[in-house]
Amino acid sequence: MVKPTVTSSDVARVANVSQSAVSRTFTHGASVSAETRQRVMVAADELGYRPNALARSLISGKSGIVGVLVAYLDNQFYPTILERLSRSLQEKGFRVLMFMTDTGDQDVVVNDMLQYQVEGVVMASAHLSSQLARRCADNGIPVVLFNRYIAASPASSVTSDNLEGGRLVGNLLADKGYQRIAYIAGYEDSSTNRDREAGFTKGLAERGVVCHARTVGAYTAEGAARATRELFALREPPDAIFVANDHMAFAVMDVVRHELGLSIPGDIAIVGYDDVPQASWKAYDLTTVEQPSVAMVDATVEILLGQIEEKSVTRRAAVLPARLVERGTA
Amino acid sequence: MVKPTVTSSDVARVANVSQSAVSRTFTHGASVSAETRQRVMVAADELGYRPNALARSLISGKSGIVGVLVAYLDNQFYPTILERLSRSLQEKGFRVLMFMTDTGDQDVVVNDMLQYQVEGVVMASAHLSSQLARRCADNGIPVVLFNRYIAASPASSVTSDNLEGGRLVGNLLADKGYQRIAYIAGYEDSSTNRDREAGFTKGLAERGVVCHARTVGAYTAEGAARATRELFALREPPDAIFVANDHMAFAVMDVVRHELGLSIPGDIAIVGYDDVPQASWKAYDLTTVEQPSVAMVDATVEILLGQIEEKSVTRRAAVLPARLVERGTA
DNA sequence: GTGAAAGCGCTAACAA
DNA sequence: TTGTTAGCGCTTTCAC
Repeated sequence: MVKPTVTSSDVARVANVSQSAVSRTFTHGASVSAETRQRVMVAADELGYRPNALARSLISGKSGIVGVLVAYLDNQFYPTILERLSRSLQEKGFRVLMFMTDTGDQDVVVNDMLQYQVEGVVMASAHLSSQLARRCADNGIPVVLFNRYIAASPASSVTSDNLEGGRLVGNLLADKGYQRIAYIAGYEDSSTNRDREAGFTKGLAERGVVCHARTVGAYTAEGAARATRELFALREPPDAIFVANDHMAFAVMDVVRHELGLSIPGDIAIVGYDDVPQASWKAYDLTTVEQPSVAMVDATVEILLGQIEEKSVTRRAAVLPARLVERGTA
Repeated sequence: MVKPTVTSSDVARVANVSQSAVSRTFTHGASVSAETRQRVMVAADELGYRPNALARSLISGKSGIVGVLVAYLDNQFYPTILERLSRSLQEKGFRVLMFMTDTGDQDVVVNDMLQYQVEGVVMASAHLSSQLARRCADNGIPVVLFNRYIAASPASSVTSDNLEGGRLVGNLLADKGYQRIAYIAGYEDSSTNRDREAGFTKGLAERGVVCHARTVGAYTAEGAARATRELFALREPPDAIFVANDHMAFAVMDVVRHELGLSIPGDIAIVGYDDVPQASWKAYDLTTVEQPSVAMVDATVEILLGQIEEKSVTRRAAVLPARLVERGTA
């Protein structure tokens, strides 16, 4: 039993009012008398009327849609963010058009978002060509890069203070007296990796220590496992490792414990970054740096909706404080 | 530098063709001469033209949007699914309008989806009033319930064979000779919980065993921790626990090991359900039942797009095979 | 193959 | 407050 589409004109006919009266009844902040509204609502209920948001968007020029671009969800940091972001945007009256993206199809995806008239875009994709954001900005659509930034870009960004977070880890490991402190890098081209590493190096330097060794995990579990094995194949293996994010740190810990048979933190200290939910699970109990996900999402939404409202696409960069969370792995 | 919106008429003017010619050029499978197409494309490129998908949807009656409803993303099963589902739908030319939902606002959310003219809906929300699916079906919009079903509903469903999966676990634990086998339930009202438990009970019964004890974790980590403590407060604590999903099983294992100081599987066996990525992480190495997420997503997409295409909303139920994955916790 | 014209369902002036 | 009117940007007959 499929009802034929019922339009505002149908409702108008039944309610014995003009079509615009129906429109007004369903438009927030329009002036309708109580009586008209009443009649319209009755008719609408009877017919099962539901305004067509697409038609509305077409004429109002506001789609009420925000595009969200994500690269992968296996790193638990992103589902957490996606959930919060989604809820927040919904509360504010926006819908989320979500896209998963690989390196290859970003152009297609951004094009799609623009065709659907998104009013704003959040990009939480690791690999991200800098022109994409520009394409959006050129169309007057504000973009917020989440957990990453691109220097020469009109896109706003929200990050935590990765430089400071890295520094805190550098200080911590040096202060604890570790002798051979290593770093497992994330994806080399990412701003998070650059900043965390730079901060880390600085934090060590402040204590007169230099990084003992460095391998690359590229933000994947498999990469991290490989990077760990490389470190332990060295003549002088590390006694502490700073891993560029928690997602990799778990893989590192698994290799260290179950493949190399070492104990944490007895034989080797591990520190991660992000403070994803699993970091506090007792099986890992990972010392890490918290990214303030709630504050980061709040900032994202604030910047985005602010720019949507005032129709200005200016670059804003929010950098939120990072906090060391000391648990049992260092 | 915000470009004013450029429409097909603008392109037509520059290309010296009619507006319909422009439309045809951008409509798949319309007839345009090579020359016209060429001229249109040049003009479109020059102006930075991009068809307005909303206007297109309005007239064609096809939005190309699928609504996806999710309850929470902290159970890693769902991010995994969401990612696959999203990618698959994108490949097939659909966009995903994603909604997070709590128990309270489902009506609002479904209403919103319908207003945005979604062509189909996937619901992966645990708590789900049965009338929601009906509302969609009444509007001729196919609905697929993912990982759950509602008997008296026009909505299709895709699940794994939870009954069989539970049975396998019952058999396994009985065969391994455990004496006091307990069950930690998920959310009582969910079809997954009902089926897994029923299968489990049957699997035990086949070996002449009855379930020793039962508590409820309600599919949350905290609930599972509580449920575990309850079990171990019994005069006769269990020597094996079947936990209704992996997400809870991790919490159970953490309590068992780090709070109760017991070893797994030495002192107690644990079996989960889902086979989420973390189940294979060495820190847990969880024996569990695999839900074939790829096949489940494929079935979901197939059912949904099938019904969208043939405009028929008939109930289909796909039940995919579950498989026992034996690891180190039993 | 092409252009003219109609209209998808709605909002937003404008007059009344 | 209300109805009338004019589109939003597009697809799709329909003649040519």
